Parts: sequence; C-alpha cells; structure tokens
Amino acid sequence: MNSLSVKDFRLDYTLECGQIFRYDKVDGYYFVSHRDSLFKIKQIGNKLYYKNTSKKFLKSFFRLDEDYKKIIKNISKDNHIKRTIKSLYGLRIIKQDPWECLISYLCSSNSNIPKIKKNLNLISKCFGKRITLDGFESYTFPNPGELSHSKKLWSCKVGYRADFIKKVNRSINYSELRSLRKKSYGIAKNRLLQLPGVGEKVADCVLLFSLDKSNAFPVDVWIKRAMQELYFKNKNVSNKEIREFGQSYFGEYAGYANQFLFYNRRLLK
DNA sequence: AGACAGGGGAGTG
DNA sequence: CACTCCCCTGTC
Repeated sequence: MNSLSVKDFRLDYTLECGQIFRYDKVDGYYFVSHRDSLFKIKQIGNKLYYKNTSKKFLKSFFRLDEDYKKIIKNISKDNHIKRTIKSLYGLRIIKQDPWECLISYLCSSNSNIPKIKKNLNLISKCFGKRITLDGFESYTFPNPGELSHSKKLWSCKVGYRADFIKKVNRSINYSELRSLRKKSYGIAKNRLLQLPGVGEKVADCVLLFSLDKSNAFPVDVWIKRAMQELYFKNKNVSNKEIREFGQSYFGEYAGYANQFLFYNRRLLK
C-alpha cells in the first residue's frame, strides 16, 4: 500500500459530490474506475492510502497541485458561499478523462445519479474489458469509436440517449476532444454544442470536469434552486441568466463555487 | 396499478 | 422565451 500526504483535500466530498459516477465504497476503501484504470483509495487524516495507481496520476486526477486556498479566496464573495465552502471544505474538482466525461453527461439528461451510474456500469460491462483488484470486479470504459452498436447501447438502458451516444461516437475523435483543453472556454463550448445531445448544461459539465475550464457554471435544477434562493430572492430566473450571473459574479473559478453550491443543495434535499 | 418525476435536449411557435 | 415530447426506471 502506497501513501501520499495531502492538505486542503477531502476524498469523500470530492468523490461523492456527483461529479463522477464509477466508484464504489467497500470496507472503507473507494474503488474508483475511470477509463482503463481501477484503483482503491482511502483517506485517514491528511494521508491518502492507495493501490494500483500512482502518485503522479492522483496528483493530476484530484488536482492536488492546485493552489486550493487561492481558489477558495477567489470565490469567497459573500457569506452564503463562505458558509457553504466551510461545510464542504476540501472538495475539489476532479480532472476526468474527457471522453468518459462526455458520455457520462450525455447519459445525464432527464435522469438521476443512481441511474447514470447504472448506465455507465452497463456500458463498461458491455463494451469494456473485465478488470479486478483485490477481489473487486470492474470494467474498463470503452474507447472513442467503440460505441457504435445500437442494440448493445440500447441494452445499457440509456433510452433515447443511445442515438446521441452513437452519433457523438462517430463525430468527434479523442485527439480533437483532448485538444479542447488548450482552447478558450467559448471556442471549446461552441464545438461541444455542435454534438447531438449536448446542450448548455452538458457542455458546461464536460468543460468544467474534464477540459480545465474552471469558469464553467453548469445550471441544472439543483443549482437553479440554490441560486434562486440565495441570489435572486426566490424569483424564477432563466438558466441563461443564472449561468451568466454565476460566471461573472464568481469569476475565474466559478465552477468551484458551482460545485459547492450544488452538493450543498443536494444534501439539504 | 398507474401516475409521476428524475442533475436536459431538440424541435416548434 | 415557453411548450412538448423524447425512453427508461424507481417510487408512491
């Protein structure tokens, strides 16, 4: 078992806040599946204990080299967000693989977390390769280009999203997807919006969770509720207005503020 | 048992 | 903008 010292980091908040789907908690360890990798990890105090991955991967995946205090300071605009941050301090935005992230959020429309989780596990089981770690069984996530079989996709219970996945699978390749990391928020977003099944919300999730666009501000029903309650006196406001307000009000790291508000609002239910 | 909602998107007016 | 339908699943 390897270990790694961390600060300003909470593994539980980071994994469970709804940004990632293929993980399971077994006997105190999180077993995390992402693309080709399967690793186990737990946190005790300020130490991470892990197996089947590397320090280098974990630092990148959990963005451990990012200046957390600077980000927190940057988004701490008022008492609402300060309170929220305080209760979830240590939550970080994971740097996901853009392909798995794109397919994940393609599955998320008109759905819910348990179902998205189920869909992704089925897709992996159906199209990926079996892998195990200490008795835990999982499957690799299929590669770009491998999701072209309609009937098999349908069997993964994704419903009408099967057609979106199939079309996205053939209309963007991995290198183009990855290259969006180097593009601006606007350029990258416009490219994603051309893909079938990708609207504002899905695009912003992919940008924030996998393409290094920390200013993206995805607006779903939970963020809408939280934002209207805290910043719009409970008035009904359009998603567009919420997004634009969120981005300009919180600034460069608006996506972090978004994730704090999102998870906090979901915990309240 | 049947209605309904669940982390949207696309098409229409 | 506002409205409707999209297919599936879990829940009451």
